[in-house]
Amino acid sequence: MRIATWNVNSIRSRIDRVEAFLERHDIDVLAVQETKAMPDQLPTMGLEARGYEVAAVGYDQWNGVALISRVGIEEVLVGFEAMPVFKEQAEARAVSAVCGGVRVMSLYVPNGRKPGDPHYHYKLEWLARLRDAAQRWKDTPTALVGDWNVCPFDEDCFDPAQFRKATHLTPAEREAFFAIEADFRDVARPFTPGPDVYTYWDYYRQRFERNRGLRIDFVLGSPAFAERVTGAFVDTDERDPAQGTGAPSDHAPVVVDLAD
DNA sequence: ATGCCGTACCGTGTACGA
Repeated sequence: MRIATWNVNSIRSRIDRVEAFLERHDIDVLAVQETKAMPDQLPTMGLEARGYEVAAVGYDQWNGVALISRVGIEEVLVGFEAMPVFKEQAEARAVSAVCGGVRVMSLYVPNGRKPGDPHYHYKLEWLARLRDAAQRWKDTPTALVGDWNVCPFDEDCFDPAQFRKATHLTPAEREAFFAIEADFRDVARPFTPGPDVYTYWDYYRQRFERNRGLRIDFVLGSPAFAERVTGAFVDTDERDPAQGTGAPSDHAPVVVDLAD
C-alpha cells in the first residue's frame, strides 16, 4: 500500500495536478491539506472516475483537509477529542479514517503566525491535545500525516538564523512535536536523510530553484505502522514550476510505501 | 526587516500563509 500526504494549497486550483500525481505514483491513500474548499465545492468527479472515495471537512475558504482513498474510507472522524478552537470557531484542520486497515489522519497544524501571538498559543495547545487524542491509536496501525508547521531540527530549515524570531523552530513547538513523535515515529526521514531535504519552498525569491525550503510535512507512524514501512520519498518534481500542467503548490508530497 | 507569490472572497482591497 502506498500512502502520501500533500498540502495542495487549494484543491480546486490544483485538481489536475492531484489527479496526475495519483496516477504517476499509483497512490492508494492521499491525505491533503489546505483544500480551501467546503465539501460541496470539492472537484471529486475525476477522483471518483479513478476509483477513489473522498472524506473531507471544510467550513469556509480557509484550511480544509481531506482523505482520498481507493482502499476504502471507514470510521470517518472530523477533528479529534478536545481539539482547540480559534476565536471560538472550530477549524477544518483534522480528519481521519480507516483506509485499507490503517487509520490515517490528515492534519493541518496551525501556523502560529508569531511567537507569543494568540495563534502561536493555539498552535501549542492544538498539538498538546492532538498528542492526548492520538493515544487511543498508538497501539494500532495509525499514521498521523500532514503539514505540521514545525521544523524539528535545524537542518529542516534552509536558514535557521532567519527564523530566530519566527515560528516553526521554537523550543516549545519542537517539544510539542516530539511529544507526539515519541509514540508516532517519523517514518520518512530514515529514507530521506538531510540536510537540504525539504517539503516546502516559498513561492517568491526563487526559493525552489535555489533549494531554500523547510521540511515541515511528515508521516508519523505508530509502531504497528512503522514496522511495515519499506520506503519513502519526497516528490520534489511536483513542486517544480517547470514540470506538469498549471502552477504547483508551495509544498511537495511525501510518499510512504507499506508492506501488506 | 520586508509576504517580493499565490489563493480565496461579498473582491479593484483584505486576509491568510512560513
